[in-house]
Amino acid sequence: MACWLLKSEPDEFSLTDLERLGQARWDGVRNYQARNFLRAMASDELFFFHHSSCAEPGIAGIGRIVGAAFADPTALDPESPYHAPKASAEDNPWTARQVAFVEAFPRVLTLPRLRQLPALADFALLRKGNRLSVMPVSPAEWTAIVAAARG
DNA sequence: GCCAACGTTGGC
DNA sequence: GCCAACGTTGGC
Repeated sequence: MACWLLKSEPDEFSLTDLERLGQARWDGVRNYQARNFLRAMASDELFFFHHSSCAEPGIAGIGRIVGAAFADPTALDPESPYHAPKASAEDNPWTARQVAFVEAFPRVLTLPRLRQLPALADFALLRKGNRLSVMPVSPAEWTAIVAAARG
């Protein structure tokens, strides 16, 4: 099983929102590398839910991928902030996933705390200038983060 | 195909 | 609000 990290601005959609809903559609990804990672996910794989562009950026908890990848309907919706004018029903390059709530950490694992973990020396999230909103997490990174979150 | 301009992301 | 990083766009 691969594991992942997905970023969201909590003002838009937070882990608390996902917990309340139980499941939600993860959509609006408009970067090809991030989209390719979305497509590479298998059903039931787990991901870290990362809060970005907020007062306390960091990993808030864990979610799970539900079912298969599908075309992102927000790309076709002129009313959506994620509307992609070049996309059509016949040719929609953008991908969405259904996701489920799994776990909220007792407190957000902030970027400064993540930087303290030796296992995360090469973690993509912590690299300067990183803007990718969907990225893979290695098993060693996953284990270290979960241990820090619960410890 | 190059590359400057521009827009977006996201931490601080 | 600032600014570094980086993806995208569009002229040539």
